[in-house]
Amino acid sequence: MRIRQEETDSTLHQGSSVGLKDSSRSKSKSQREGPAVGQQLSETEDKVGLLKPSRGDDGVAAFLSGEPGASGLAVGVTALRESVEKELDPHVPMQKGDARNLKRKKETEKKQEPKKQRENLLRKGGSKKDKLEESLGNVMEDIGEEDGAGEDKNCGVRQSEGKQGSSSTQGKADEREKQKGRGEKRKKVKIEGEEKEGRKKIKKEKKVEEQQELERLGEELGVGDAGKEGEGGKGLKEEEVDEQGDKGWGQIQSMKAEEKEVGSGEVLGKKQSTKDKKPKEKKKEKGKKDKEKSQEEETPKKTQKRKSKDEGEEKNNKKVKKEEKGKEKKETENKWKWWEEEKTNDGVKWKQLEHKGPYFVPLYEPLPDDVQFYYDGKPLKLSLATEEIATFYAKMLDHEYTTKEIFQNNFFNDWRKEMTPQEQEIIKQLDKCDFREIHKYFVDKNEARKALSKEEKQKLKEEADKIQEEYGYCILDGHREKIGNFKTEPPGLFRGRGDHPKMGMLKKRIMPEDVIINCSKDSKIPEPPVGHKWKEVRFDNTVTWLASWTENIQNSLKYIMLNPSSKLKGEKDWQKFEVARKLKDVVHKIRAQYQADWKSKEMKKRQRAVALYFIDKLALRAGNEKEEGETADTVGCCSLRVEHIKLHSKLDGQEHVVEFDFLGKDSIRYYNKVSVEKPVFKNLQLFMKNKDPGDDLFDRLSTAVLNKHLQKLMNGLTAKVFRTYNASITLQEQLKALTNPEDSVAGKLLSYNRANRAVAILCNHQRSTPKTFEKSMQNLQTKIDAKKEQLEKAQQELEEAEDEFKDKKDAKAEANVQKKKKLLERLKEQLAKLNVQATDKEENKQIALGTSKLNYLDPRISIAWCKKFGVPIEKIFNKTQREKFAWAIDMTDEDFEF
DNA sequence: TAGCAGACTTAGTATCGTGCAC
DNA sequence: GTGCACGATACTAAGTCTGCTA
Repeated sequence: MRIRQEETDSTLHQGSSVGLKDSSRSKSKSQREGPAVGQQLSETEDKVGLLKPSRGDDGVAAFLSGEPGASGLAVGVTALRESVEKELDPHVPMQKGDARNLKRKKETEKKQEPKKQRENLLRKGGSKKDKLEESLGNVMEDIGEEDGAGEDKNCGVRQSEGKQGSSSTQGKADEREKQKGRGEKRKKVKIEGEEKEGRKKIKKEKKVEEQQELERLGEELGVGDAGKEGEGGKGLKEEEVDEQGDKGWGQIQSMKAEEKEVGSGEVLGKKQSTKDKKPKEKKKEKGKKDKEKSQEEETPKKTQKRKSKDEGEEKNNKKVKKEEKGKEKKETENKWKWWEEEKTNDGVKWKQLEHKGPYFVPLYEPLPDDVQFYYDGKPLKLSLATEEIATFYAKMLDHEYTTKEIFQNNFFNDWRKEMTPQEQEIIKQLDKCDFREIHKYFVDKNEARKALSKEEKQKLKEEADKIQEEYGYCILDGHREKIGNFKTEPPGLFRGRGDHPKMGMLKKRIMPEDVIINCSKDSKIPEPPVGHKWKEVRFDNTVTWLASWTENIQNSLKYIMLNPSSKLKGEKDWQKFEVARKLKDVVHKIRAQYQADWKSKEMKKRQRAVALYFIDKLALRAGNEKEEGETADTVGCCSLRVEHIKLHSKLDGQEHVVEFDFLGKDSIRYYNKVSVEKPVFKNLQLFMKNKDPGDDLFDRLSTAVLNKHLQKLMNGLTAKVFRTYNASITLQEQLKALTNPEDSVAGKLLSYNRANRAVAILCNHQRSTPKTFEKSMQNLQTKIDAKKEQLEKAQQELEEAEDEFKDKKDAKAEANVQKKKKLLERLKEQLAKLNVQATDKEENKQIALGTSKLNYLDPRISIAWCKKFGVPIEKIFNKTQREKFAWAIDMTDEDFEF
């Protein structure tokens, strides 16, 4: 099942038909294809009995009930409430909103009309017109009602609408009429200089007004700041005051408990860990012996025959493996232990950097003469450049991308730009183009490559290795370091994810003239390919990249950088986890503060506090602003819109439930229903008041504002750190809760994977179910059934042997009983292993564990766990991961605590 | 101070390579 | 020997965050 929301609304004209899923920003989520993934994940979570991260969802009463007399405030506070509400009115001018909405308007104006029309069709039904009118009415009402300076009190779109004055407002209303159904707020109004001026004025007036309002409120409330307000709870709205006792938070308490636990130094299975520590080779050999033995017992003759036949081969394999192991060991020994060196903090990343520059992908090879392109049924010989681009499309013919209208249009537009005038004259419609023969040519070529002999394949591999050897390494401060991506990206068609407006556009070939080289002055400067020159050669040791170029789709920079196993990457990684560990010490204070800010008199603070709560509790991404129309419509926390959440006072037996449904990074759907604290719920109601579905939920917040605030709370703290912190702490907690020291290694690995999975669920790391999943599950089940049969048979044989021993009472019969017993035990173990495998597979089908393992989980937690419970590190980190985490493997002992 | 470019991390998918069953 | 399954690796898109500039 595909989780990503990626189909377009396009009309299909080629290839297989696909289910149409709505992509428009406003269309109801229920109309989209695909089940509620979040729900599925939750189900999985429940099924596997995962312990949910205990970051204290309960016990807020302790925090909130510390507000003396709060409940008494329910009576006679109406007037005060109104004034507070007024201050908190979402229509008060905002910081982010001013700029963002202005920008949006500009972008809206820039948008092409056809696109708008297409979008119109996708927006939520015809009632939009009424809604717009109603909304306009409300705005005008608000302006009139609030005060005479209502125009200044309105923000974002409304603000600009309001300040046009009556005649202008009429004009805007007319225009709205024309644009009815176009949807949401990103529309109409001029936004030139006068708006900027207006904005400045608004801000100034807002400041004065806010100050006056705060002063007035301060007098009425008898408080001076939000903190005090939080303590006393006076002056709050009834609904905000009566929350105590309703539901708990208790994070502070739970954190304290956590710390206590950590401090107590409880070590699970310590005995086991030292006892079980065996070299990998020994274990492996033992496993092999067991296997051989087991086979021997099952079918002795057959196995022995095969054994003798395979002996030579096995010896060879062993030799190769031994050699490889030796090589790896040697490499590990030679590994630069940069983590043992003294660190500098002067921004200088290297002193020496020498490399060969990027490896350029081979130039285009023309198609053979007998492979034709057809236009309108007739063969047409294309110019070289046109032909090359045609092959990009032809290669993708069986890919879903080519069924999408946006992809087709973008491709065709870009393709036509590269055509000769004569070709342009002929090729005018994509649906008259026939790429099938070209497609077949590449399919056959691919097949032929696969069918190459072993020797030929080996030859190709050697050539690739040679390139890797030449271009894949650099010298950094006297050490040979592996480069991550040493090849330039080949030309092709852009494959944006989700509903990317630029998918299908032509990604141009990177030439040496596009490339900037970065190296040290005194190094051997890489030679550009013959007949070419570099765009620039730079000697900047404050950055880590070796080469860069600007790609033509997004006009952004691409870099050649080092491999994750390198010093530069490893050091950064280590630092990242250290910052996250530092957060552990202050997180309870931060939580206490944002809880207090839920009741702040400043809208901005409330929004910041609620957003931070989401980032902390749900591990949401920060959610930077994005340029509309340039990328797929995805959001993070700060960029959530009203349409992305639904509020339920009660749902499925829970109170104050927020239902999230939005597309996050890579257009992966985030769907979750979360019961939140009452103040959060009330705040969300407030933030959503009088807003359209397309309006920003946190209209006075941006990632910059949030991160600036976080920076003040802890040096180096940004929104992203919460994800790292919560992922790592969750892993540590889950490992503690799930690991049974008495379990076999397989059992412990299942626990590890479950802990890892809890993190992946928290971070919403999804994958599409592997195509072969059902089949491989069936195969596994067949194996399990067969093993069960064997087990039954062995049980029977054991009983027979025991009977025989009872009769004969001789040594031979006794030995036979022992043999049968051992066999039975082994089969039981094998069956258990298969069952574990099946459970793991099922639980993992939609969840990607790799991303969290690689990026969010402090490797030291895993390594300490391995050491403590006698699990070989190779079982949880493969070779690449071990290289990446070499620093952690070297420095961690079993007592490490995150 | 907003806006932007640059630098870097995080992310899912495509492809490759290896081991295993038949 | 062949084909399949699956883990490893390659690839590159899409995020976050910082620091400079007007």
